[in-house]
Amino acid sequence: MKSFYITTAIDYVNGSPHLGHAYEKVLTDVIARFRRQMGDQVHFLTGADEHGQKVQASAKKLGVDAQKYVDETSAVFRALYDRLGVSYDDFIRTTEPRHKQVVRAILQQLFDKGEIYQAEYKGFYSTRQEQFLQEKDRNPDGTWPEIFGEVTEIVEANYFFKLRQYQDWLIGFLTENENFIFPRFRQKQVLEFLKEPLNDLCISRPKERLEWGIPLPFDENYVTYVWFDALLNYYSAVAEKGLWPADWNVIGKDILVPPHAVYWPIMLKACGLPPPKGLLVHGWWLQSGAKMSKSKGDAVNPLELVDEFGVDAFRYFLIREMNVGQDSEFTREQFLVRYNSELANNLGNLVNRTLNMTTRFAGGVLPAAEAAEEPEKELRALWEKTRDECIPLAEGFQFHTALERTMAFVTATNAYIEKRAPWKLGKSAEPREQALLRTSLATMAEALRLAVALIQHVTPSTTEKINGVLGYAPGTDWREELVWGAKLDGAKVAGALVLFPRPAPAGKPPATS
RNA sequence: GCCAGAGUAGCUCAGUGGUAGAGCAGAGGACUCAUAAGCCUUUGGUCGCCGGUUCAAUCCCGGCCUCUGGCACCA
Repeated sequence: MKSFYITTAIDYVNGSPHLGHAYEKVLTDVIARFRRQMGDQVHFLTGADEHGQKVQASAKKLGVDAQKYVDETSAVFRALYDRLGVSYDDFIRTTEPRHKQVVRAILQQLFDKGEIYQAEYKGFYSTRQEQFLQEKDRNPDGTWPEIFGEVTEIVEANYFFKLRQYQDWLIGFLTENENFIFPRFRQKQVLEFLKEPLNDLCISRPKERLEWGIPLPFDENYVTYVWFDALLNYYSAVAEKGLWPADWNVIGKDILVPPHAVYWPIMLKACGLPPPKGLLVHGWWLQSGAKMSKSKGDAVNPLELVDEFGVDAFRYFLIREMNVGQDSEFTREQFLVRYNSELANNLGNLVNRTLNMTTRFAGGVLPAAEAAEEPEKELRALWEKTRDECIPLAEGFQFHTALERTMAFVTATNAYIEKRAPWKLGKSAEPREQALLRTSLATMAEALRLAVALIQHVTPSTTEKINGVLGYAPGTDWREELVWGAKLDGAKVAGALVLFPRPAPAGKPPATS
């Protein structure tokens, strides 16, 4: 069995989870579920980044222990992912001993190898903001903005990682591995970035300024800062399982350059470890109309849609609407369009009318198909085409297109029903018409079963519910489940099921005032 | 400024060197198993602008315009 290790970025838990956090986990989950269906041995890692200045400050402000603070905030993120049906196998927290151990071991190893050295850094420091400033922070006239308060030039000793000496290696690696970063155009951006010489990477903070971190093993007066802590989670979580390298590190475009595309491969190289096999870089959800929506009383926080319309509707929208790698607009209006036309009217209604007709015309037991005439042959041919297109699409992360194709098949199934008009056949006692009735009921149910099997990784609970009302227990071999057959013969179906109730009034957001 | 992405029907987006596509919205119709759903038909676009290559460009090349994002070690 092929092993498949995939990770999300770990979230910085100083704040509340938002749409961007949710999307990345759902996207990764869809990939993980798809790979499992394809037969891979999947290991899916997500987690939380829990160290750093902001966490330390927030905890202090609340007067609680930093560990207690992250225990709570981290749990909020994790609860959201559980709610969204994210099927992670492991949730790593950077404050866990298993992580700290690995980070310290690697830092020591690199220090021993001479990859880390101490040097003095001179710069302008803002006491109020507790940070060093850059030239670009200055006002045009050379003064410092008000928010920084008093700015002084200070000198501080710190530890640096020899990033620079790996620059040529990295350029060579990226040139040879054109598909390291998905989508490809992102890789070009990285190579552009690498045209400028890199500086070595400062990896420490003195404990007087930051104590909430992992102490450097070779100098306990410092903690390690950000990247040697956070990035290493992908490795530390599986160091003992022998799963490294990851097949994909899934990240947002904001943390590609330089952290994941530059620091991360170089850190691994310096440790003698292989880089991940790929970086999957997704875009952002834009909410330019958010303010306007707020004034109209619409849901401001997209996550509220989960409570209102259900997990699968939310997952479906995220995957259907976003072309992986690009940005997308998130609006409640667009969500409702997808929800109403695709989930409620097209798929949901197909479920309900199938159950109703089977109950009314066949006593709730699905008959066997008897004839395969043109309409049946056409639908089946379209199914085979759809399935054969969707699998490669999903393999290439083109889930939005795959969903579109699947919905087109559902539409064709609805059209098939119109063509056969079982409600007319049901009124006839003619043997031929009765046979056609049985065939049409069997055909629509089989088409429905196949369609929801094909979107199972996007809408797992919906698929499960529909299988349930069809009286069907799917087998373990997903590819086998996608074969048009007679799996539902004799199945006892439920009377009715409204899966995606239309919000009232139709098409309009409910008034909240 | 540099780099990248995007500019195609009212909206969201596909797409190909050879007379432009889908979904939604709009219009009309037949039906009734169904979530006032579904089905059929249909209106609608000089494919950002200007040049070039080509027998032929929305798709290739050059220039320009507009929008979005990035431009590091947040030391």
